[in-house]
Amino acid sequence: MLARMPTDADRILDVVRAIPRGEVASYGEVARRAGLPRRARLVARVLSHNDDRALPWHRVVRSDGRIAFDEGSPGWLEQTARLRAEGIPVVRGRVGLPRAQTRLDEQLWGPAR
DNA sequence: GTTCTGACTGCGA
DNA sequence: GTCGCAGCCAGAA
Repeated sequence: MLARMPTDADRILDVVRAIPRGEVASYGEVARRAGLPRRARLVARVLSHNDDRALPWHRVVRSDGRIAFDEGSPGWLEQTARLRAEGIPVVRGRVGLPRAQTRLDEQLWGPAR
């Protein structure tokens, strides 16, 4: 059968699913890993349209470690709740893992990549 | 085909 | 640490 080429969205979703529990990644990081540098906004769009409850979209935050939603918004509340449920502290709208993104690179895809 | 919009990013102040 | 701004790019209207 046809091994159809994965769409950009497919690759983005794959990368998001690959984020280990208890870790987070930035939109830009996800985009780069999906082979789409400078496409962070596309990642955001894909996530906003995604309807897969199993997708760990809450592990995707902005480059500064903040949650992309406005503080107190429904999405913000859900994301913080999900993160805390995984043991990721959220303080004042920021994930409590200052070095998560750096370590993520090694843990997720290996030091040689 | 053109314009608008956006769950972003990096940089300087 | 926070704020404003310009850049970037694809999808939707």
